[in-house]
Amino acid sequence: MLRLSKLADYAVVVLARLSCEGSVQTSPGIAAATGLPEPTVAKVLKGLAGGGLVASQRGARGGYRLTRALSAIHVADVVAAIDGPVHLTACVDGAPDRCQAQDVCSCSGGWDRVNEVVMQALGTISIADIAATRASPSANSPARPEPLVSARPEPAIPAE
Amino acid sequence: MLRLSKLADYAVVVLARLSCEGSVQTSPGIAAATGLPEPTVAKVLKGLAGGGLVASQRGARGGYRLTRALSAIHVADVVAAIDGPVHLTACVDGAPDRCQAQDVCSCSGGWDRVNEVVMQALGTISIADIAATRASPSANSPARPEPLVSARPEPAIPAE
DNA sequence: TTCAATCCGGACCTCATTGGTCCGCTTAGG
DNA sequence: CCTAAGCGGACCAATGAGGTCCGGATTGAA
Repeated sequence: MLRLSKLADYAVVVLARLSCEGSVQTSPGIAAATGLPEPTVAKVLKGLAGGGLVASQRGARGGYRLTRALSAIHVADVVAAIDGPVHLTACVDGAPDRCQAQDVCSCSGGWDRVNEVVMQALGTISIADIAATRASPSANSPARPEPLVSARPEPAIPAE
Repeated sequence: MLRLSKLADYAVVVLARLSCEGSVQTSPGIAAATGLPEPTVAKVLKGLAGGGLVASQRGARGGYRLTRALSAIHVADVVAAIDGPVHLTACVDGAPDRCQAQDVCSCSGGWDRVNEVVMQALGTISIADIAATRASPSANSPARPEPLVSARPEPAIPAE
């Protein structure tokens, strides 16, 4: 149905909360602040740490910390960190399961471009853009109903 | 994992086959030509007909026929016809299940823009573009690696 | 008129993927 | 030395998609 996972959704919430304080925050603390269950928050944080979007501090007084400003983190980064590389269909190059009708299927290779375009679209929007729509304790852009895809010089798409 | 359904994938194959002959073709005939199981092809065709992308002819000697050239059908149209309206997350306006942490969630409304950008990206690529990558019996657009979001002639998206 | 081919609209079942939870281990600070 | 916190994995459950089948309606041909 062309939906991305809830974990990615939660990741944005966690990221936004992480940017509120600015200091190191623990999983239980973020869970309490966001209302999400702690194990889920921990899983999200783990994925985010694996993607390099947050840094972890082990041991007592440990926690997580943003490695980058929200405006420097794009949706594509979060999706790649949480859900892994994006493959819209099985026909995309690199997908584990190739479509079995590949010989009679005229779509081989064609979905790659679709995949790439979607990834690019996801790379044009930062987490700050999403979070700024409602509450922005640090940022102060109330709500920018931009037409779409403004000038966005960054290429993004770390391509896993 | 940000994937669209296999049915949408099959739909492109069916559409491509439908454009080969140009005349009315039956579900079993398309199934035989594409190698896909007949019931699945029938389901895809039904969805496509519901979206207005193909016209159905009932009764004996009936079948399906393209209502438009492949170059005039975009990926967004197929996805909308097969999978219904696109909701990347539960936070998107119009999604049946609202995120329960909406009050503490700072993403409300923010995903709408992401959703729209992805839909636009899907609207920039036609089925002819996908099918042209390998075989293009009627269409002849080789491959346009457009940057992103070109002019959008049709609104499409019949909303379920 | 009758028959057969074909689409139509469901219901139904099965299975993969995701969401969510828990456990023990390791690390680091008091 | 003990506690707080992250780490890594396994584990279970439920939602949804994929796929199949049925009876009914419609239309062209015999």
